[in-house]
Amino acid sequence: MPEGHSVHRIARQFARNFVGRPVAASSPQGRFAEGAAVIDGREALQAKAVGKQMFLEFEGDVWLRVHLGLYGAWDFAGEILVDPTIASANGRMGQTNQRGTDLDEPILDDAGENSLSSIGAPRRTRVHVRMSEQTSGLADEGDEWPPPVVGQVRLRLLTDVTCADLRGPTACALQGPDEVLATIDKLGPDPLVGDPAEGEERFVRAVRRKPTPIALLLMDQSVVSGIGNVYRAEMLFRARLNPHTPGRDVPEGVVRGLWHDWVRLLAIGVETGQMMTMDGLTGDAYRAAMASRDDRHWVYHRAGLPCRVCGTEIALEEIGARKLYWCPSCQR
DNA sequence: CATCGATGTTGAG
DNA sequence: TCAACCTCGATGG
Repeated sequence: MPEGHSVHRIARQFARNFVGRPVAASSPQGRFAEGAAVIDGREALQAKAVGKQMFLEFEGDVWLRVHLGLYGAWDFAGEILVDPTIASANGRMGQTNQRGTDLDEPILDDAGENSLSSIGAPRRTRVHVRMSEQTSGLADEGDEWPPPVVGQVRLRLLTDVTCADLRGPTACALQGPDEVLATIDKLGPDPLVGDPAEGEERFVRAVRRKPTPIALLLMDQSVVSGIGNVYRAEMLFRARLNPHTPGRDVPEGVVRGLWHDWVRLLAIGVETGQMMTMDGLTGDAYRAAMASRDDRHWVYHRAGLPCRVCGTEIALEEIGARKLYWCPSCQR
């Protein structure tokens, strides 16, 4: 499942391409037929992300709440207006599926238009989903409209020109405004929602109150929103913090440091579509690490490999039914 | 081609 | 604490 950064990116896609337009909704798979019927024909008013949840508001106080869970995804197709704050979508969309599950979206080269600084006015781009091997040599199915349904699609949202297919979500439900507020109320602070300074105070209070290991607190969506297993491991390493340290024993300055690191990592993730956690590396070492999708992190998914800093074997353990990667030497 | 594991959460027991 | 959810890329034979 995408961590918080991806959900914000998806929300921006909806804001850019669906908000302000009437939306046709259906449930090709059938499991959300009732909800789709309610949405069908209403204008989308607003899209917002809070942590890993996305909320899409329609006319008449109808809200769609979606949580992608472990393997849910949104597939966008058709004509897509790229949100100017979403860098890696720029100029590359015709070559890639826009999928909500991607660990990382394609890395941009440094040439001209694709660079971060060149992002300006939104541009129109043609996007075809699933344009890889399957369609080559056959009639060009990519131009069909609406696109043929592939596999299990829980919910399809259509404007005149844009299609979004939802598959495999953990949660897909309609809510009233009060329920939306209640849902958001239960979530810990998201640096991109509300006042970050207030979020910091809420985070510090929640962490310093508890005897729970900090590794569990960072993944607790009621403590802080949007952090998943990758960012968790990377943030703990970046702070050189022992994952087992009880929250109440983490020095206040270190807790504040974790919050500020999340603010920074989330901003970078939303801008680039990648979980960039090794911004401390430079030059060849950085390029080498980025070259491999599987080895882009300080500790995540590096069990048994030498720590990039001290050479100690990266440890792997299960905590809260998730895998935790860390350096027993750097993170005392 | 079959099996496994994954960026996650929920609810049963 | 663990299975279920229900998708798909990676891995193994």
